[in-house]
Amino acid sequence: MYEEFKRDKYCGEVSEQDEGKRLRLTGWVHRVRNHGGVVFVDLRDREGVLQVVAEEKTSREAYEVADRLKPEFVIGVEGVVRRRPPGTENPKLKTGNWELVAEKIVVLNESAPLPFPVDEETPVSEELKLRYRYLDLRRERMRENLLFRSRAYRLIRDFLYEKGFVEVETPFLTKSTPEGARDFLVPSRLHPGKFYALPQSPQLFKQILMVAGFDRYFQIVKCLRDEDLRADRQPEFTQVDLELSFADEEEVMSLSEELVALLFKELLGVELKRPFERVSYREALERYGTDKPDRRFGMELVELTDLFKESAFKVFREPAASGGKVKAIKVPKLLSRKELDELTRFVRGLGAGGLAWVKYEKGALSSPIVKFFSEQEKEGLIRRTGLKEGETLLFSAGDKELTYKVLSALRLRLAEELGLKREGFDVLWVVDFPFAEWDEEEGRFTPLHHPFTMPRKEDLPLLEEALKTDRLEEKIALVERVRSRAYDLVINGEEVGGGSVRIHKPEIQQKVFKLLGIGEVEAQEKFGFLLEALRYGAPPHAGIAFGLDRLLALMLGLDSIRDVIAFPKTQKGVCPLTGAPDFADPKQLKELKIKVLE
RNA sequence: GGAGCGGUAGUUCAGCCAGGUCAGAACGCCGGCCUGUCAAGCCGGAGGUCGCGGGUUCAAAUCCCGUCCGCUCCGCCA
Repeated sequence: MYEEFKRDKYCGEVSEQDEGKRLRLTGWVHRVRNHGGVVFVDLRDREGVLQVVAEEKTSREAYEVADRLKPEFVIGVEGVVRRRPPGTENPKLKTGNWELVAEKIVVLNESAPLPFPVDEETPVSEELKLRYRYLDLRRERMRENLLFRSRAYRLIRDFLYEKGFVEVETPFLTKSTPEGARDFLVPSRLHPGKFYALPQSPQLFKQILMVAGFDRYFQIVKCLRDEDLRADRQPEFTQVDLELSFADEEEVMSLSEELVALLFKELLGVELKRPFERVSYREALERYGTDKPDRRFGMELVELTDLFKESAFKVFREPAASGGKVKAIKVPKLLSRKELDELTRFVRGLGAGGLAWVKYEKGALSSPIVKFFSEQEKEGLIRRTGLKEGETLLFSAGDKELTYKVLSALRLRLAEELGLKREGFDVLWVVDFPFAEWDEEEGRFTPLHHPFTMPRKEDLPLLEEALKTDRLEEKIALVERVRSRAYDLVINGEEVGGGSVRIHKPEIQQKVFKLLGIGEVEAQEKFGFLLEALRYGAPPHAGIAFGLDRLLALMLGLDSIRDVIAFPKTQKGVCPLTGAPDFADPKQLKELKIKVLE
C-alpha cells in the first residue's frame, strides 16, 4: 500500500504571496522538534527548508502523525501558510518568516536510521559519503554544488550556441588515441581479441569534424584515462571541448576568456579582468617553478645559479657549473629547527638530497653552510633575495627539473602553513610552450601538449634542421628552441584548460611524428585516418578543452573535484555505491573469449 | 611502484608516543516528559570482533611484522 500526494510547489520557494494560502508540500523530514502538544518539522526539498507546525489543537490527526516522524521520512503535508508569531522568525532560513500549519500529514515513505546525519555539521569519511551518496547529495553543500554545475552547463551551452557552435557527439567506443595516458579498453564480442578504447579526449574526432566543415564544434563530454587518481583527477572527468576552423590562438583565447568571464560573472558575481594576463612557460618556471603558478602570494624563486658557479660549497657549485640550477625562496619568518626538519623530510620525499637553509638572525646570517660562502656570495645572496632580519632562505640545487619541483612544492606548502593570503582568483594564460622535451628515460621527444600541435611558423626551420642531424645533443638543442602554438589557462595554480592551433598540413604532421619517434608505420596504424583526412581539404583550425570539474571546484573553493561530481570514485578507482569494478561473470568472459590470468 | 596521515559504539573523535578498571565522550538511536522550537530541552536505556592476520609479553586498542581500506602527495597523467 502506498499513498499518492501531489505538491503545489517547493518548500524552499514558499514566500510572502503564499501567506494565508492552503498548500500541499512534499519533502524529507530534515529535523523534528517535539514539544508535546506541538511538533515542529523542518521539511526539506531541493530548493530549501520550510518549518511545518503540527499542533494538537489544530489537527489531532496531523499531530499524531508528526509525533511519529523520524529524520528523512518522506512526507506530504497539507495546511495553511501563516506568518510566524512575532519573535519566532528564523533569519537563518530563506523561508524563516513563514510556517505551514499542518492539517494533514501523509507519510509517503519511511527511512531506516541513517548511517550519518544529513546535515552540514557532521564531517563524514569519504568512503561513507560515496557509499551512501544519495544521502550525501541531500546535504545542502552537495546539493548546491550540483545545482551550480547544472547552471554552468546551461550557461556554457547558451553561450556557445549563441556564438554559432554546433554540438556534436563523438564515439565512446573508439580507437586508442596517442595522448600518452593509459587507455580503458572494452573487449569486442564481435571481434574476439580486439578492443575498443574509451576516449581520453575527442581530440581526433573534433579535428575531423573541422575537416568535415563543421567549423565551430563543441561538446560537454566525458573523457577517460586509466591513470592514478588525485584530488583533481578522476578516471572519468568532463571537458568542455571546442574547436574552430579558420581561427588562430588569439580567437580561441579571446572566446575562452569571454566564456570563463561569463561563468564567473553569472555564477559568482565576480568580474574577471580581461584580457587575461599571459605568462611564458619559461617565466612561469623561473619565477614559480611550475607551469601552473598560483601568483596570489609572493615567495617567488630567486635565481642564484651564476652566483655560486665558483663557490667553495660543492652542493651549490656542481649544479651551478654544469647546467643545473641553484635557486631559493624567501620565507617571511625564522623557521624553527623542528620546522626545518619537517621540511627536509618533505623535500626528501620529492627526491631532493636535503634542504639547505640560511636564516638572518640577530644581525647575521646563520646556517650550517654559511661558513662555506665567500663574502661576495653572502653579499650577493642578501642583495638578490632582499633577505632581512627574521627571514629564512630555503635553497634547492640540482638539475633544473628537480630544483623547480622542490621549490614550487615548498612554496605552496609554506603558503598553506603560514596562512598566506590566497584570496580571489588569479587567472592567466601560460604560453610559449616548447614544442617537445627530451625524455631521458624513454629516449625520445615527448610533446608538451599533444602531437597535433602546430609549431610556430618561424621555428619550423629549426624543426627541419633537427630532423636532418644525427647528433643527439644538437638535435635536442634545436628541438628545445621550437615553440608550439599552445596555451594553457591557469587559475589559482590549477590548469583548467589547454589548447592549441592544430597542424592542418599533412606534411608538417608527418615531420612532427618523425621527430617524436612515431614511425611511418605506427603513425599510419594509429591515426592514419587523421593523416588521410588532412589530405582532403583540411581547414586551418584551433581549439581548446576545459576541465569542467576542476573549474567548478575551483570556483566553489573546493579542495577536490569529487565534490562537484555526483558519483565519483575513490583514489583506487572504486565506486563504493555500486561496488564497481567487479569480477565479470564467467559466461560474459567466455562470450568475449577472455581468460583472466592469475 | 613509492612516501606520509588515518582506521576505536550508527557517526565524529579521545585513549596509543611511558602495555595492566581503557573500553570512554559527544551526537545519533530506543523509552519517557514537555505547547514556540529551529543543531530544542530534561530524565532513563541499549549499543563496540578497537580494520584484518600474525608475533612479543603473565598481560596488547596500545609495542613489532604483514595485509586491506580511505585521504594527501611523488611517479604516472594535461
